[in-house]
Amino acid sequence: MKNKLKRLNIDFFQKPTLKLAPALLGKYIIRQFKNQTLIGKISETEAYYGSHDLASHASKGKTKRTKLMFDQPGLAYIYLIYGMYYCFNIVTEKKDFPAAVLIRSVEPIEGLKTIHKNRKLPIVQSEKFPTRLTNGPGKFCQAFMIDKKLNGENLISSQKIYLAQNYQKTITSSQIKKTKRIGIDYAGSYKNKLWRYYLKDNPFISQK
DNA sequence: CCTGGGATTTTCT
DNA sequence: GAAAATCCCAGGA
Repeated sequence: MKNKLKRLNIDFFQKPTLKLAPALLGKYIIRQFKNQTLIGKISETEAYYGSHDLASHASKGKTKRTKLMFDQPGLAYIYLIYGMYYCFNIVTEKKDFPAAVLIRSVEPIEGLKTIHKNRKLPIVQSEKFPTRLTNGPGKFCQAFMIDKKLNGENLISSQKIYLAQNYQKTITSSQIKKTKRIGIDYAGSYKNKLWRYYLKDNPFISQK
């Protein structure tokens, strides 16, 4: 698997956020941890775009937490949510324009055993509902050992976490569904933006 | 099938 | 002090 994958470079991440979020679908996230390699295929993303986007952390301005959203494209922005889970984002747009893409779900491709172990689900559950392993932003981070320590990591040069693609498997726009974002009811008119994208034929989705 | 509540801690008001 | 880009489980229909 891994030898068919080619690492994504800065050119890929410099796309406009609303183009990059769907373009990330079908791409691979590779997590290197000691001698272990975990690979996931991205199946669901959400865009957070600009200071005016009331769903975005950046709508509150530049703070200690959100300053990475104002940084250069291709960095990892990771934060703790509800005191318990992490969310992994890819910073987009040029410096000083706050935007990012949240990775909401992946399909596990390699390292299944470790992914199972990290998620700590009862065996009955993971056998009956295998998609529950990685079908949500918090679940994905738990499964792939992503936490605050990787905040600010440069995905273009990092050895710990990076993105790649398989040129033999491309995604067309007909395979992508656009919907409203999840969990942002407070965002006024921005809650209706169709800035969530997922692969129609992929079962690893947080919800339809 | 669906609904509601609890867990837990950082961040910003 | 309240809210949060979530997840899991229990309970009822």
